[in-house]
Amino acid sequence: MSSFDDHDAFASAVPLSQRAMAGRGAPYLDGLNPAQKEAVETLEGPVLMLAGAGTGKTRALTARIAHLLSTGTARPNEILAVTFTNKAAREMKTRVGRLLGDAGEGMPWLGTFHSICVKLLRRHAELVDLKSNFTILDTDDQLRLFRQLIQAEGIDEKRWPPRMLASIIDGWKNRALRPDAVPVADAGAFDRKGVMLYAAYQDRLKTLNACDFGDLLLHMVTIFQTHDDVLEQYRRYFRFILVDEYQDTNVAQYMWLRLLAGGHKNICCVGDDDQSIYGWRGAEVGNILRFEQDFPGAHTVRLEQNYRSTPHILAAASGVIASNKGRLGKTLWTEEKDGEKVRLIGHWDGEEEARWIGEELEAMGRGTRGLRPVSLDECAILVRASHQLRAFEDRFLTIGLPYRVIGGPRFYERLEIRDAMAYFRLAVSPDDDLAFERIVNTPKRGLGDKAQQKIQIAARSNGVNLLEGARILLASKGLTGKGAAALAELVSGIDRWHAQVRLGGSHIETAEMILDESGYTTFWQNEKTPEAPGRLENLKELVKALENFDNLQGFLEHVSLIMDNESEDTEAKVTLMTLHAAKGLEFPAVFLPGWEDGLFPNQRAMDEQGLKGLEEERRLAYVGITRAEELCTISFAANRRIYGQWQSALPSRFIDELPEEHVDVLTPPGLYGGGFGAAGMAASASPAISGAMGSDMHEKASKADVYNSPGWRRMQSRSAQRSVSQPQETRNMVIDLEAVSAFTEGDRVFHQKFGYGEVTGIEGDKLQISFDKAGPKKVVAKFVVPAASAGDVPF
DNA sequence: ACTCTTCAACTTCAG
DNA sequence: GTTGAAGAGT
Repeated sequence: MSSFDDHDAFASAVPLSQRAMAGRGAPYLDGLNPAQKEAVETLEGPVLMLAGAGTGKTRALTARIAHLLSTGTARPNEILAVTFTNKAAREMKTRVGRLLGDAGEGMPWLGTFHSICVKLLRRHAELVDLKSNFTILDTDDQLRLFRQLIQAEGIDEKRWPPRMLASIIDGWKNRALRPDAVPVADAGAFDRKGVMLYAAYQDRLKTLNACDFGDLLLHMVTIFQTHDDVLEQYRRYFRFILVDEYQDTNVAQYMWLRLLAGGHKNICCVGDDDQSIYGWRGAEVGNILRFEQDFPGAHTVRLEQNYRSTPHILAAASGVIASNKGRLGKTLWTEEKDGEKVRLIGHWDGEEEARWIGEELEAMGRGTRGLRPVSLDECAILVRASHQLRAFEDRFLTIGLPYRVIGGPRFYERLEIRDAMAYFRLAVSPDDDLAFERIVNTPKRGLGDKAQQKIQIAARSNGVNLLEGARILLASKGLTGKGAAALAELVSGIDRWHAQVRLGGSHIETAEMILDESGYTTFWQNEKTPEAPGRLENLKELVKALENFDNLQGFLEHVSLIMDNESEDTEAKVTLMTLHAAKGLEFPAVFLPGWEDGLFPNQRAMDEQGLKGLEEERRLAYVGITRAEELCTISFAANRRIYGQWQSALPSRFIDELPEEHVDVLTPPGLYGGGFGAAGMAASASPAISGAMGSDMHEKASKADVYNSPGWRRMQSRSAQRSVSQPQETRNMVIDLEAVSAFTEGDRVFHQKFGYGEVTGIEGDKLQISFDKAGPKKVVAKFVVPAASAGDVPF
């Protein structure tokens, strides 16, 4: 502890004089509001910066770094600044750089939790029985390992899929639980062998000299907990700690931070409890909620002035999030006065919703939506689940509206990238058995299961890696003919590439050589599948991404940097993405479709997590609304096709939580505003019904009209009856039985897709119906309505 | 060893 | 309805 006190003395003695000098006229302080300034200037002790959406969080954070540096309080290498994504790290680097010339480049400890842990772990690997050149497994390798372990245990792979094991173990690692520390209650998972498999997995990783992403954190926590000297060294070294998106930290990250900040307590955490949307990934909102208890004397600063959205949008978002319990509490405000209300609109089905949004986008481009003309670049459609994007892609493809999808499979997770990476890995470290397994028969070399087994046996019986095993196998003539020749060529290739890597020289040329000589490029060139050209394109991008690195090793470590491969074309496009992917972004015009109970809030989240899940969904809604700067449009559909099945749905309960005075209820053009279901019926082209509705067509219905409509009241009373944690099955059964019992044989019914028909039989929750046009069909009862009342029983 | 067919799954996703 | 993975067939 004594060395520690020295450090404290040092920390407070040096900066004081210099801080006085820098106090005035520092350019990075210009234009900061009082709260931001406070967050920037409170350098010592624990600080919690509660930064609401659009309140200039990154600005304050970078200014704080600039302040630490330019007052001489800290040197660049004494600041530990952690983020969750490489993107965030990069942005912070460039913004600090912009404030201070190129000083940002000199901050070696600004990075993601994982990249910083890799750096630390390479230095201290031996303390957890690894060598410093350990490899980091990707998800694919991980699953392969789990599969092997499960098979070795003789567990049924069908009932206990490797993926499930992976997520269980991942969960344990997120909670910083080592195999010996898994609570008894959890330990029985996976056919009672969960913990045992966990331990076996860790053993296997050790022999492979590898670790997974969770281990990076967990190993460092272990080291800090068991080696005081190492911990002390870093406590002295990292004199100031900054954490971005603190609400997203999991237990392991939390422990890591607490250990490091334990001495000087100079830790500044930035976050927003209302934007915690990664609970399913192990994030603990509790970490940020507990900050003041964890760090007594903590200084909490609230950034509440919003620079992004109009007052109506902010009010709508606040209205929704207010229903959550246990918030730290913030009230966003803005100096902005004008602006459109949040728009709300219901549609008959998902296709109509997509069609309408497409038309809106075109109209907004022409400036006919009350706003200035808005470019497609300024518009985004944010959905809860990625499969919802398809409806929009389909629609936009047919009308030729340019769009871009963010997310989807990550660049580095793609097949061809992972294959190429496996080659690179082998060239860097030929003892990487997982990489060897991956590419030994990719492209096809005639080395099938049998040949691979022989290699495995040769390797294991000689206690060497697979490459050496292959060499032994070849020398002993255990393999003959074509396979032997192919394997010999692969082995000599790996040797050659490895030599090339060790020589240094251009790693880009080496990479090209590897892809070329291995036959991998040729393999895709010969492939005539439609995606082959794209894959070749990706490989080219991969090589191009190498330019940013000094060598292959460095590249392999930071492979994820190439994830955001923005295409460079300049055509304006709407952005399509999930709500999760949208966090941290902003757009002048935002569409939030699919606000239906079950979809959003997501049923599974509620079933599995109960109130906790619902609150996270609500935060997601909050994140969605606060992405909008000028115009936010929420919509829902009464019917939606999910997994090929038509399902009717109720508007999301979050819609009820939107404050009425900040919402404009729109009705689809040409439809009667007396209820969404009724409107939909008209749209689905029953001439008799639409005739009966008359010509009373508003562009906008008053909100009261819609909120008082039968359909709406029905939705309200239904959602009021429901308890949050009630499982879906129960609910569906009740509804289905209700639905079935509403019919008897001989009833005339109407189905939105098949039209009119007659009930000829009842089986469980399904009806046998003879349709006038479509013929006999079996249909789930809730999708049909009595023909006579088709107009007023929408749900 | 490769291809075809059947069968189940299916929220969100960074490192 | 669609996709991906595993098993059987050639």
